[in-house]
This record gives sequence, C-alpha cells and structure tokens, in this order.
Amino acid sequence: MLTTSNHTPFDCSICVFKHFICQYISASEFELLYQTSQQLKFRKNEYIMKQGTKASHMAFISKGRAKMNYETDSGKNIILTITGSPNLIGAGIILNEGVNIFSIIAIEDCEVCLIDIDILKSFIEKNGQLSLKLLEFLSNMFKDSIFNFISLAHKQVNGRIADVLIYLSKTVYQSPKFTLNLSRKELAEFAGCSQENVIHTFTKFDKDGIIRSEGKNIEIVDQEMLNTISRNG
Amino acid sequence: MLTTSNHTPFDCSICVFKHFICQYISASEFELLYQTSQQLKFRKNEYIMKQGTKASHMAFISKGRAKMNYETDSGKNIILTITGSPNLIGAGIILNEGVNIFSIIAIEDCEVCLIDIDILKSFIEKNGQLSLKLLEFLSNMFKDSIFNFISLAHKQVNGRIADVLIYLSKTVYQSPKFTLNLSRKELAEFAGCSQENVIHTFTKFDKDGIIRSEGKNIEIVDQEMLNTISRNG
DNA sequence: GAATATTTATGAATTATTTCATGTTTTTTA
DNA sequence: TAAAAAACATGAAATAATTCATAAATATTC
Repeated sequence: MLTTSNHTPFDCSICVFKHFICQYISASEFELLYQTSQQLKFRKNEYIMKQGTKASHMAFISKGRAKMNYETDSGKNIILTITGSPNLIGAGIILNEGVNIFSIIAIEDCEVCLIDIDILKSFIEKNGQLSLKLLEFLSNMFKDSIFNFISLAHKQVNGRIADVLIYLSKTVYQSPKFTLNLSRKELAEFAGCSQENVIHTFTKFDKDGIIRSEGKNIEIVDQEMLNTISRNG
Repeated sequence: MLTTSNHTPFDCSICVFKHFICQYISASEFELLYQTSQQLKFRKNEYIMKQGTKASHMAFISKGRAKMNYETDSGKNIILTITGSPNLIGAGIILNEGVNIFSIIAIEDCEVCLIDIDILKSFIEKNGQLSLKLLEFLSNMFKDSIFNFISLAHKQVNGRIADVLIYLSKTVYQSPKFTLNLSRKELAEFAGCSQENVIHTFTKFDKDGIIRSEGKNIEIVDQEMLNTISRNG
C-alpha cells in the first residue's frame, strides 16, 4: 500500500491537525500520537488507502489532492469526492466494521500523515471535548455528503456538471481558474455520467461563454450562469 | 410543529433506546433525560421535525415509519431516506450549525420521543464510551448514505427502482410482501426519477414476474432477478 | 524522435427518460 | 353517498443521455 514512498520527517510545528488536536490532548499524548503515526509522501496515482483493507489509520492530508474512489463488483469506478488539503479523511468509515469502504488515491503528489485509529479512539474515550469535536466534524462530512447526493441523484447532467465545476473551483482548487488533475473519464466517474457527456457539456458551456475549456485548463467565466444551471438542475 | 398530537406516557421500561443509553449513563442521568424529553404521537403526514427550524432535539421513533424529506428552493421534494422503527434520527445533523437540514415526516402513525440535544451533549462530553458509540452510530448512517448515493447517482432507473424495492422490503417493511405507505409520486422522489417512470417500471417488473404490484400492495416474487438488476445498474 | 498508447473531441445512431395527453381507479371531502 | 380531488395507469411524442464510429491531439515508451 505504501509502495515506493520515501519517509521524510514533516514539520509538525506548522501542522494544522497538531494545532487542532493539541487543544484537547496533552503534550505527552500528542507525543504518543506522533510516535505511532507515519509521515509519507505519495506520488500521483498511488493508493493512500485501499478499499477492502483493514481500516487501521486515519489520513491527514497536509499537501496535495486526492480522490475517494469506490470500485464496484463489476469493476466500475465511482468517485465519491475529491479532497484538497489540509483535510482529515477516514473519520466517517473508520469506526465501522474496521474495513475501508473506499480507496483514497492521490491525484497529484501528496504529503500524508497516517494516524493510528486505536490510539485516537483511546483519546476519544477519555476526552469528551475531543469526541464532541469529532462528532461535529463527522456531522459536517455527513451533511456535505447529503448535498452531494442531492446534486447527483436529483439533477440531470447539465446541473450535475455545473455542480462538479463549482465544487472543484470553490473547494478543491479555490480559484475560478485551475488546471485539472483529473481526466474527462474521471470527471464522468464523479458526475455520474458518460465520458462523452462531460466532453459534450464542456463544449456547450464553452460555446455559451460559461466556462473556458482547453484540455486540462478550465476557467469559470460566468459564475452566475453556472449557479443558475445548478439551481435549475 | 407538534400540531394536534396528544401527549401520552409511553412505557419506557420496554424502550430499546433507554436500554441502549442506560449502558452508558446512570439512573439519575436517565431521569434527567426522561424529564426533559417529550413523548408524542404523530399522525400520518404530520411533521416530526421541519427543515430550517432550530435543531433542538433528536427523534427516537419507537413505532411507525417516517420519511426524511428535503425541499429545494424551487419547491421540489427529495426523499433522502425512509426509516422504520425503532430508530434514532437527527444525530447526523444536530451537531452542525444547529439547523435541521431536512424534514422528518410521518408516513404512518408514529410514536416518537424527542430528546433534548443539549442534555445529550453534556452526557457525551463527560462520557467517552457513549460518544464512541454515537460516533459509531453516525459512521454507520454515513456509510448507508454513501451506498444510497452510489445507487442513485450511478445507476439508471431500473437499477435504482430495484434498489428502492430491496431497501423497502429488507429495511423498512422487513418482509417480501408489504403495503406501501408511499404514493408513486413519493417513490419517484425517493428514486430520483419521474412518477411515470416508477409506474412504467413497476408494470414491466410485474409483467416479467419479478414483483407483484397491485396499487399499494407490493410483493417481491423473484428476489434473485431484482438483485441482478440492482447489480447491473 | 518515431512509434504506440491514451486522452480529447465530434457527430450520428440507438436507447433511456421525461413530458404530455388522456382515461380509469381510488381516496377524500362535503 | 355523491361529488371532487388525488392517485394510478397507459401510450405516444419530445427530449436527454449513452453508445458507437472515427479522428485529432496529447502523452508515453522504446
């Protein structure tokens, strides 16, 4: 799972996860967490976690972007979400039957800290403030997932692709202009439509002056129009 | 919100929620929870919680079935899920910005216990075991939501309706033969398609001997075939 | 740097889905 | 119980989406 990634000590003093968790746990507790976690670099296309394996760690992505990928029995890929950094992943699935229900795959070079679940659990058990915060965090993931669901399950392709573009721009790349780390095929796996439909729609949006689409380079030109398309489904 | 429902004391001694939570809290703590919670009956179509209102309570449904309904800006209804009983609802949204992001509406007469969130939060804060359990519970809701999402966003109508039928049979009615509390229109709001598409598909499934569909009475005849349709999307 | 593979793109044919028009049945209301 | 409303059902027309065929552009490999 860790393939060729090389171990390099990261600078924890600037880590936002450390900053967050140290509000709730002591220095010696953090030291334990630090000693038991793995700091790793992943190259593009490497698996950070693999669907079906034992969920022994949470992943804190400090740098880079990744996709959450679910592979069906028939081998079809479904992208559940794309995440930027920094972000904590795994909270939602980890306390289940202990198996990762999807894969996390780097879509560009990433720096990741794998945090031992059992250690974290032992802190949660002792620390009400921390567990409330994690419940809050998980609630928010859940809420995002519901809105993602509403977008994909109850809109048609124009609206879904508008939503994907808005999401990428606002959340993943945080700019109206970005260079995609995803192929058209992957965008289709995210938007829940065919590859050609993504291409057709991009071409149409481009012609209508809503976006500028040149290969991997995307720019959102008419944000208002995109919002309208999203709203109308 | 509580409309005409009349207050009737339920028999807490047989309540599974009491049984669950008393593993983690003391008798006097339960007494506080009991004193601050409201025991209510809701008739079919009554709102148990309303989207947009302050999320002050969790709902424990001890009897009856309900739908989680999201209403869009344009007035379109989307059914996020249907729940049977007993079931605890609200955990996923409650710790957010304190607003219910969807409505809970009774689809048949229900008995519901509304549990004060702030009291429960104070228990979570003090009680690691309880918060771990709630995290686990929320994780499971999250996982279910992901699979629901996969079904609806990445399958076509045949597969989606097969999934809805399987879900209703297995989880909501717990029998291959059941009498629907939902109209065709509501089924469409759940499956993410048009009302006519539900009717057409039911007719087709009936002709193919997969289900028996007579108005509100549904029977799953060929479970294997339904699974296959679900799998192939 | 040429050859090969992959990705992107386009348009047409096929299939899926929605919408519309209409009628029947069931449920609700007075 | 009759009248009105809502739900269910059917088929046809219109629209949306997928699949297929083909080609150009871009990346990758040797």
